[in-house]
Amino acid sequence: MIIIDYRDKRPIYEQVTDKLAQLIIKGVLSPNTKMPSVRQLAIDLSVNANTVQRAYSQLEQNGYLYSVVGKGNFVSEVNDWKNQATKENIATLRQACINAKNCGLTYDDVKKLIKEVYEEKQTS
Amino acid sequence: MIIIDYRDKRPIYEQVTDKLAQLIIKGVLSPNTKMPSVRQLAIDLSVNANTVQRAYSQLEQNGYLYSVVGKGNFVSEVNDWKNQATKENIATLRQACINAKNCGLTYDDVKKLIKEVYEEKQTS
DNA sequence: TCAAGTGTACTACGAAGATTAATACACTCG
DNA sequence: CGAGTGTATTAATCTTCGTAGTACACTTGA
Repeated sequence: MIIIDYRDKRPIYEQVTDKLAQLIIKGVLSPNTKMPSVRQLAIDLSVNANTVQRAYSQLEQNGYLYSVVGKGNFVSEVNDWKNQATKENIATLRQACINAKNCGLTYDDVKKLIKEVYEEKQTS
Repeated sequence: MIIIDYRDKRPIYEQVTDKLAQLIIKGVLSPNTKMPSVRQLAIDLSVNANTVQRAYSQLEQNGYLYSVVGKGNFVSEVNDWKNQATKENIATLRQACINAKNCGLTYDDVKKLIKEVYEEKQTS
């Protein structure tokens, strides 16, 4: 299910984190599903248990998982991670806006910018 | 004029870069002023010449300085660095806006956010 | 109760990157 | 030409980061 790409320069825990997050976002792993244990997944991927632990820990911080000591890790409700992601995006957007204001951009400048973005069809 | 703080965890070249940038932004160093030579400033600060060179190099990249081989480094015109800083702010603002759009924020949500920012008195 | 399975905390090692230093080169100008 | 300037290259040192090893704490079922 998960394949580690050793040509990828990013650390393993980050690759695992991203791929699991994708599976959750796409709904392949539905809420309250029990994740494989850190040790089991570590064996499957041939990595250290702490590496998986770190990935799980990140996913928990981002609201994708919740963990119960002695029982395991489970997929969170959709709203949990959706709200989390939205909050962070709002925070960074606000900061970017403040910076723009401080460097002299006017209210109209910024309004024009966001209008452009929202009129584009494709975004990435 | 410049004091290096060794309790500061940031690298020396970054401290020097920031403090010189502040002096330029505040107008203490006006356009076309000749900066101290890399070797001279290195002696004054008791650091290696390359460290100063790196700071100058960064300042040049950000449009604060221009250098002439064999002659020295000089403070740029105000518009040079102002435009540069503005460009970067616009780029990050646009990206933040795209992310917000992708995570489901509506056009009105974003408009409301920037309105708030521009109605605030103090910003940092 | 205990043993197996679970998450977690702590420490340490190794590699990779960042920072600084040493040195040599190229240019300007008197 | 020589002193002063910026710049390129290389090397040494330092710091950070990713990963691994190990021990601890909890849950559950036999």
